[in-house]
Amino acid sequence: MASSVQRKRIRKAPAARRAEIVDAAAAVALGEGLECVTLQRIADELDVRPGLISHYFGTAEDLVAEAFGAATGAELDVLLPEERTGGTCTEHLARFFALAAGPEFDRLSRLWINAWHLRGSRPVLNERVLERETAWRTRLESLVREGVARGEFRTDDPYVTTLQIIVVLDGLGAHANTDTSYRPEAVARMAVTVAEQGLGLARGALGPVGSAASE
Amino acid sequence: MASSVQRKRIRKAPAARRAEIVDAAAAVALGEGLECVTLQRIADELDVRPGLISHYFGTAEDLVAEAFGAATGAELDVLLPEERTGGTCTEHLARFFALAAGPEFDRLSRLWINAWHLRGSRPVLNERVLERETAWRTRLESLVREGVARGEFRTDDPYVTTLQIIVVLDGLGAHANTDTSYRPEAVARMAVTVAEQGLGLARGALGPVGSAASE
DNA sequence: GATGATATTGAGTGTGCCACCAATAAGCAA
DNA sequence: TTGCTTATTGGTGGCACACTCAATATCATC
Repeated sequence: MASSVQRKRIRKAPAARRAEIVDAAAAVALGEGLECVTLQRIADELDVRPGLISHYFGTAEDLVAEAFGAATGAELDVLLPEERTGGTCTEHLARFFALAAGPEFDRLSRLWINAWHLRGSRPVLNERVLERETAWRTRLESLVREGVARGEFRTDDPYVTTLQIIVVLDGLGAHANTDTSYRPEAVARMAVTVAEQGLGLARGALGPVGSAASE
Repeated sequence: MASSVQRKRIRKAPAARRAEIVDAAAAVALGEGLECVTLQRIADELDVRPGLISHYFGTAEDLVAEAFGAATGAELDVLLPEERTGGTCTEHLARFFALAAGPEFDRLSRLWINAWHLRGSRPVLNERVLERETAWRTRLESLVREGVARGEFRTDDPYVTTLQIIVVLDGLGAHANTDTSYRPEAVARMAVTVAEQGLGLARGALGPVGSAASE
């Protein structure tokens, strides 16, 4: 005789409710994967009925795409802020790599892997993935370009260098789960190394170099 | 009144039937993803009843893991044969990179992405993934080591160099789907470049260098 | 305090999947 | 041919999910 007592309804402004749903969905996506972003799951999370989620998102896939977009968008602003107030480009880039080595970034990597796979079967999500890919790339590329303009960096092709950094980051992220295996510094530092070489920086300019070094 | 006429039964030797099932599952996994490897789907593929698949694989997850293992194992033998009869290590490695640039490798990359993601929720699959990861790594590493022994390659740490190559391959593979975007040669050739640099080889030793080059 | 717009519920439909089990027939061996 | 092993079937139950829709309660507005 638990709950047939007619639920208490809490009515919220559409915009607020929608934001609430998206936030919950993004958290679930980041923590448990995009396939756990179901009407039922998110409804439970917010203690409402599944029908309510349907009311805001015509299709479950829309919600999934929105969850992915929200999660990756928020992380992007943390890692590569649009407005760079103080500090040199080198410092900003170094900060980026420092954060990219942290555990929070691993969760993000997992989400990307998740989305890359699901993209094949979900057109709406796929569009969101493509959008976010260019967002991340352009954000990083603009940092590189500004560094070049300021004379901090030196590269033949900022676009190519940006892509090279991203490829390495993705490659490292792919194994984010396999943290049981020992990862040598020369591997863990690959992204930094590629950046330093590609941007004409001194070794160690973008991140600390440990004792035993490669090459 | 189509098919209530009692199906014709075709009885096969257990080993043969099992192999048939695994092959079909591997094909589906490679072509449509591991989540399409269901009892029903594979049964349809072979024109048998789902119960039969259950008879050979106690759990659906076992079948999925087996499908992944079969697919990646077969590809490994094609790309990096255990027995290297003729040719130098350099030639074998160059051949590997040539194949790794082909469309067939993209399908394999997708499968890996797929498995990386699913590993979290499927212990049996996870075990298979770990096993295959070391299989690929050791196979590549042994090629590197033999090259070093023969004096073809030169590296401080074969293990590290191997990992670096794999990281780049994974990074490139992550974007295997996004073939709409233009990929500059300096990016497409990254794996080869990392290998050439890490193994002390001349530029172009492991793959053709196009007209416009980077750095 | 009454009223109307609508956010929210509850209930129901349909699908796809895994897992279990008893009955059946295919093919090998005696 | 006969008998036996077992590969294969058919059917059942249960779970989780997406989607629909009429009914209802809530809040803002007057």
